[in-house]
Amino acid sequence: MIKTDKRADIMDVALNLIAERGFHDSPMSLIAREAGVAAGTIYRYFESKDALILALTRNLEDRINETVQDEYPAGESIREKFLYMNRAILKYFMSYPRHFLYMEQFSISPYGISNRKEKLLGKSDRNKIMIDIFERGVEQGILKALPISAIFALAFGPLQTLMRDHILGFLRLDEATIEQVTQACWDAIKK
Amino acid sequence: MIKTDKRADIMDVALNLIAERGFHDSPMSLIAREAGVAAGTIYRYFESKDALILALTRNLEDRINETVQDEYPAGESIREKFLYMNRAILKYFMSYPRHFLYMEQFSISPYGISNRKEKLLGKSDRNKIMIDIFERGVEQGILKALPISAIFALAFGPLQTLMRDHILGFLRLDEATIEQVTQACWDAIKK
Amino acid sequence: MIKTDKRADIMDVALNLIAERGFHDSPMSLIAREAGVAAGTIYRYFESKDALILALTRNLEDRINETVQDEYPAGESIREKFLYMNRAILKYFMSYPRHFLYMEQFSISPYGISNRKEKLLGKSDRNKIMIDIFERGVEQGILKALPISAIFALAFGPLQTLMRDHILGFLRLDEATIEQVTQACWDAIKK
Amino acid sequence: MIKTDKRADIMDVALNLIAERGFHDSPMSLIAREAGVAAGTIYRYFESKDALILALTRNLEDRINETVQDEYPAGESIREKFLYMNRAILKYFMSYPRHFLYMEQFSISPYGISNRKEKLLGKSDRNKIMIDIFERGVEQGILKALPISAIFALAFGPLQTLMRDHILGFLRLDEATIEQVTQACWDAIKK
DNA sequence: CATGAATGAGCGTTCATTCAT
DNA sequence: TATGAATGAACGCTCATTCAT
Repeated sequence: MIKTDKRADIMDVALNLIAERGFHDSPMSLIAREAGVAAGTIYRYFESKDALILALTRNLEDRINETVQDEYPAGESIREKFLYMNRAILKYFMSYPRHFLYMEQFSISPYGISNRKEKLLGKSDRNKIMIDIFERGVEQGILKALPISAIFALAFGPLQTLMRDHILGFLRLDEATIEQVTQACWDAIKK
Repeated sequence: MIKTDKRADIMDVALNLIAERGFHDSPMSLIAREAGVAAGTIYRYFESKDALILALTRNLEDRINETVQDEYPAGESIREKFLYMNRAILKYFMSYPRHFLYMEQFSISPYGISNRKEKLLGKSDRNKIMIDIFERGVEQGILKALPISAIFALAFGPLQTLMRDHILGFLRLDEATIEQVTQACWDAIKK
Repeated sequence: MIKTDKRADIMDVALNLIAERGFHDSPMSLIAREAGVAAGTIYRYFESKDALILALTRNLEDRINETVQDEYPAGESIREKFLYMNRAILKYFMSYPRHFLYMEQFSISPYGISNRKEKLLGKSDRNKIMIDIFERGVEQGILKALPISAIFALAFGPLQTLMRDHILGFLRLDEATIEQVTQACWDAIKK
Repeated sequence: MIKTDKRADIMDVALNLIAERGFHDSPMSLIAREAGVAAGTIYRYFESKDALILALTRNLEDRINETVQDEYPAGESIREKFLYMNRAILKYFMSYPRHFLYMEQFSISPYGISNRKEKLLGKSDRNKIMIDIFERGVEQGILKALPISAIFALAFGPLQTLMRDHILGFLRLDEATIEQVTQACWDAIKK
């Protein structure tokens, strides 16, 4: 695989454009112009627009996973682990709102669907951790006796709505609110 | 006189196509073909693609509102009202999964953003009810002391993830699970 | 040929629309709507849009010819005849500016070209008179020894520019100015 | 780098097509085909059809102005200046009959109207010269005491009719006729 | 005779992708 | 490697015309 600065530039520009304008209003020619390369150059690094999007998404997922895994309180209680993760995700997206907007665009696209399929079949690292927490929590009777994907929905579903409102300016997510909301998510899943 | 069933056919086809492929991968020519009419015919019923989408969305929102308002337990406690509404939304979308997928496409589109703004400013009927429940609940100390939009996120955010998983076949939403999940959402918002 | 009020209504509406918006911005559907008939109805009276335009033009030419022939000073000098005709044309178009605008649209269209060809081959009444005046004038040595079509251009060419400026509001054509301009046209062609 | 000759090819083809068929019967696809390029290629050189038309018109006006200004007899009498200009315009269009037909199409289009407004407000170079001759002529009592736009109509109105007849083959504009006609235009405006 | 819903070719324009340089 | 001019299929939309009622 080719690796240069240009590749990173292209991905960065594409991420920002897609986050703000969506996939279909982010033509390759615009991505190229903003990245300071010729249109044809993108095709040296990515086979197609689809391939660029896929690479972008994988990249983003990796970054988010890294953030979450960093300082992960391995030795703490399930509750602590959950609160940490929930907070970490929220704060990550507050730091990188474009990443959130991008992932939202992605999640409902055809790519997003098949991506999600893979996820729930339990391949990626992030999911390993989550399933681990949630499965363990259910087993130990700490969490409600629900399918993992339902627990997942209760735990992280609200974050998506919250982030959207925050980014659109409908809601101010300060430290206190984050704490309350995170705790509320815990209330939803704990037995 | 305009025959309403051709108009309905077009809307129905458009809804299904957009739900499955998104706005940009549902060209007017395809909608026309699937609806069994010529491309130009759509424009007798809808001024533009935007107008079609708007009509479609309004229509769907009305149907969902009707469903929710139907048998609404006006005299019951806030908890009962909430559980009823949560269940009603879930069941509606389980009956009409395409409507869910459509609304998801819509929610992140530019139309969806401004629509959401209106919602939070409290114009539509459905929202009046919701804000009414939530505001009252917070005032009475039954719900957590959080901004309405945060309560909203905790209450309905999980449904979106749940529905997606259900539709994709990752999760079977039977009566018992619905009940548990709905209760869990209540746990998230109740004081 | 079918003859009713509707036919006249359609022609009237078409004339006004075309004068103001041009041929291509005057769709049959609009003509129909403004004339208070259904789109298909126009085709009872005119085989096609082209046929409508042709009929409209012939009709207009007839009206102009009638106006000019009316009160034509048959017994007067060539100069008087010419001044009369020049004034009559100018005044007709000042009364019916839409007719002028229509004819201008028409004159440069493909229809207009072939129409003009017929004209100069000397079939229509108006032309008979004009050619008569001009040919006689040249023969008698009253007018310059130029080809008839050149005399024609000198005599009536200015009127077109004048009318355009008048209608667009660039020039006020009052009685005195009309008199001066008409006289100037005579200066151009007289020996 | 943009190759100027493709741009020139497109303009040339567009000019010829529009001159012969009018704006609305000269689709971009046809212009492209005749210019030997793909439809999309035109849009590398012109932002839109309107932009192409604008460029074409400006280009033509510049060429005509250059022709007229070239060898302009600055030191001569008003009469000489006028005769020179009149002849120059006539000869230019005889050399480039398509340019005449194009300008005629243009003059009655919406673009043409606003263009004419600008002209009469005296912005363009050509008009500066003309207004200069005509205003000076009227002031000095050499020309008839008429509004400038009326003088303009008398001076150049005949040329339009003349050119049309010449191009359509109804009139042979040889040197002698040009001289006579030009002199006749002077007779129309001189006191 | 009149209607107006329906047609579908054609319009101006966009954009992912290719390829000669 | 990098370029960017060129491509052409596809898009949203218009409108002259037809035809079942």
